[in-house]
Amino acid sequence: MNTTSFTPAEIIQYFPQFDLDLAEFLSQIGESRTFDDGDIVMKTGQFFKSAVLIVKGRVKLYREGDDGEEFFMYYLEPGNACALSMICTARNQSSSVMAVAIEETEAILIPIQYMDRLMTNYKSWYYFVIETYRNRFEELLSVIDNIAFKNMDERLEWYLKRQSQKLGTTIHLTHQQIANDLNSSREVISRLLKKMEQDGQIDLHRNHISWKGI
Amino acid sequence: MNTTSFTPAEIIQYFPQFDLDLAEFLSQIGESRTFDDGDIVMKTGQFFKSAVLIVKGRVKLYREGDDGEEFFMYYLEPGNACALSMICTARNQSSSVMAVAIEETEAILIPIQYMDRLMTNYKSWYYFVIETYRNRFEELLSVIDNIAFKNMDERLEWYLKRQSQKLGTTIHLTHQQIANDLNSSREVISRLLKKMEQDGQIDLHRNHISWKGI
DNA sequence: AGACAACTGTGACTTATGTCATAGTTGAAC
DNA sequence: GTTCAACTATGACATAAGTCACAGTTGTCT
Repeated sequence: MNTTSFTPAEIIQYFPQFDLDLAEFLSQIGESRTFDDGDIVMKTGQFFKSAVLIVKGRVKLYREGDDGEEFFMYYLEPGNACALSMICTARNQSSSVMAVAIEETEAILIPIQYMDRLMTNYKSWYYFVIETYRNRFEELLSVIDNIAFKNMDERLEWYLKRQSQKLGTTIHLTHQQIANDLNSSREVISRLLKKMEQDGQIDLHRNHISWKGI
Repeated sequence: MNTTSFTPAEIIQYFPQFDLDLAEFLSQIGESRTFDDGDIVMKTGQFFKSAVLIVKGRVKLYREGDDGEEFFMYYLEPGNACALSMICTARNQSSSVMAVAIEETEAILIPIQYMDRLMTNYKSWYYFVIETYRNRFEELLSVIDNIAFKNMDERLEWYLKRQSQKLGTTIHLTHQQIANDLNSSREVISRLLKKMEQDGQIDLHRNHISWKGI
């Protein structure tokens, strides 16, 4: 973990929709931070003191069940911000969303006390926040769609499709990891994957899956 | 549908967190609108031209599946605003959330072109919007928890608990309506309800259920 | 009172998913 | 190249939930 900061030019490179004066202000108040693969970026229920903007790497967000089950929601990528970190300022909720870096990740931390000022003084920040909320809201609605209306075979297909869109057509996940993300069991996933392979949608290998884009 | 408007005093009565100058501005630009029981208040995928603030009554929000299945998300009550109506300005998405009045409902419509001005000029509006997003976000997370991690018996219990909190301990719903809201089938719900009655959690009657608060 | 539609109850069966047991496969480390 | 842990495959069975069939109940209308 280091505590350098970003230049306005770097900030605009990652967040091209920001105005220059916003980038300059963020450069002054933002703090750079690095997370290693596996580091916990955030966890609701804890007190937030900063909004998190992702500059490099990738962060996985998942919901935790009462018995430690996990359920994958979405990834945060460079150019994204964590909507939850913007929301969960004060309220000390026990709802638990975990955010874990799955690569080496760099982020800009914006201390929470600047939020009001950013919001009222910088229109491009305001648009960014609204856009962030909107995207995450819609992402959550898609997640609900899938678990509410779809069977596991369709959910698995949707999951792999999303993974390949984000991480490329070679999906480096074991059946067990996929089962965890979908809150299912390894055997079920193995069987459904085998069926997808027979249908020509994927190729199965040890430790990875090739999505054939059907 | 009428098109009168609200006085600042009325607005503050329903939204006590608003500053007086905000209430005055909303009084000028807001339009009052009434929905009857069963009227569609909104539906994403359509173009929004107003944010919706609920003043009286109750609006049910549910997600629609591809084959017309429905899935209950939450209710909007007086003092609430529809987060989606604030989000879905431009983008013409096919994601479909339906909002239907389940009682006679009154709302203030705020034309979308005032959003920026409200956001930057009225701090109490900005807080209200953030709070609205936050609440809905957390509500959606709870919904995900339940369908991702829980079996139908627990989901039904959670559902009835929420209903009784919002609508009182006498829940005026048929088994079929509950099954629709949970995207299940009537027989399954009937059986689980019977079991809950045997466990002393509820009393079953024709067309309604008494929640005994356990 | 009689009739009817809507609601509720329940057994029998099917399907999707989860669990258990066990065996085969593969890549990495030594 | 041997060994071992992790990964994958698969049959057998268990459980949750959905479906079908049909019967019983209740409120409402006339």
